[in-house]
Amino acid sequence: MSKLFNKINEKDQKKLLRILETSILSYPKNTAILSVSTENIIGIVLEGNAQIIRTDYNGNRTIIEELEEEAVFGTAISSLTSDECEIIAKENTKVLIIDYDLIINSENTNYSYYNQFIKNLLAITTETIEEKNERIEILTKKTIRDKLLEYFNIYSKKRGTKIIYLPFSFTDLADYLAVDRSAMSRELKYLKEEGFIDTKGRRITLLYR
Amino acid sequence: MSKLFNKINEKDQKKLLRILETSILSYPKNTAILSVSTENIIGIVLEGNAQIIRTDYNGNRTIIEELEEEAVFGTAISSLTSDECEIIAKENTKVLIIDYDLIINSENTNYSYYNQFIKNLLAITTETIEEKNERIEILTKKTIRDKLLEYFNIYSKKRGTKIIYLPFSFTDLADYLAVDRSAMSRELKYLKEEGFIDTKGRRITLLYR
DNA sequence: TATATACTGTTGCAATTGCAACATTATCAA
DNA sequence: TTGATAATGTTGCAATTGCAACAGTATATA
Repeated sequence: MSKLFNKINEKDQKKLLRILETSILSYPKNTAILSVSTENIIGIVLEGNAQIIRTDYNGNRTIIEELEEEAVFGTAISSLTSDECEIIAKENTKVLIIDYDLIINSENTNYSYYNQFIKNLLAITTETIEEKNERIEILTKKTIRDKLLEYFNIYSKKRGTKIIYLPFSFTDLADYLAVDRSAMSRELKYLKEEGFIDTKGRRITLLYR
Repeated sequence: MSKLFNKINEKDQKKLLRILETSILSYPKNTAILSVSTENIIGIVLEGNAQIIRTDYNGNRTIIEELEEEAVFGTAISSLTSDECEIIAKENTKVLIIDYDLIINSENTNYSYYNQFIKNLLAITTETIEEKNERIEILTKKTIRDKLLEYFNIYSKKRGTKIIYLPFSFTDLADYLAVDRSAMSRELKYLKEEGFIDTKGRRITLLYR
């Protein structure tokens, strides 16, 4: 199942789910998952996928995070405290919900599977920080071109390939990079004209180095 | 001491430090702390303070993080994997170093203080994510003005005051916001002229709302 | 299949920004 | 104290970007 239950056998997983009073909830496509801001929870995407989206007073939309299957999110992990944030299911999505306070304040410290669970959670938060840092690395670039190239490089380095399949639309990519979509589109055109990249639909091929 | 040792008594702290093979290192002002990129460690600032700084191939400098006293940093927490990163002591700084792999792979799961330690680490990473999200919230604003105002608002909300004492220089603030220093300076001037803020040295007073 | 809706590509133009260069002030270290 | 170094403030100008508006294409849904 999820990384969250790494090194915990099925029996213990079930005990854990009981101790932590978990629940499984389903959401149809394009609906909001939870009124998250009010509750202090951790969620795991069991099926489907979702996006954490922030819309500020100017109407600027930003994708905070992509939640694929097995992704872990939550008030504690994803900073959903601001009421401008919502999680939208992009497909029919099934989610496992755990009360965060119960996790932290639990006195079950003598169960080894409970301690393993906390360790797993730590591994996930550590990874999340890594991702946030990547995002920051991209956002601190000053030009659209540099942001795009940084995005490409990170993707390419991670998967060891020069062919990038965008996990979302170009519209979403612009939101992720926090730039104007049409300006980004223009920059992609220049990159193509100058022979740095090649695109077909959402597949981008890096032609440099 | 640090949050890292929350709810762990002194005796157990000492045991923990022994188990984790910690060491305490001192660094003079303006020197680099560790060749961090190679080692997988967690560090705690015991005295002094430092900055995590990234300089990319363009020579653009970015402050990744401010490390005040008690701050926790590390390859796992701060994404110091990239070799463009360095930690610079801004004063004479004393640092406690722990081997991260020892923390994670330790089999001391039956010591309650060890489990508490992991929980504390989890609390810290969770907080770090919160901070990263704030930074991202700022960086996704499109104009320098909006970035400044977002920075002010977050600071102001956190401390419940309309008077901001910059924790670093304006030069550093520009790096933090990932904008040109002189352009930021110009924008601050406009904000003053329009009566939104007042500044004296590194003290900024918010005059709106 | 038809039709609405979302996504993509393009471009002119105005606004914002980065860059460079310089003067001034503050801070640090010998 | 003094000289060096870093931080700050200012401005013109060119480059980059956001915005708006529109057309064409793809995708979803009744």
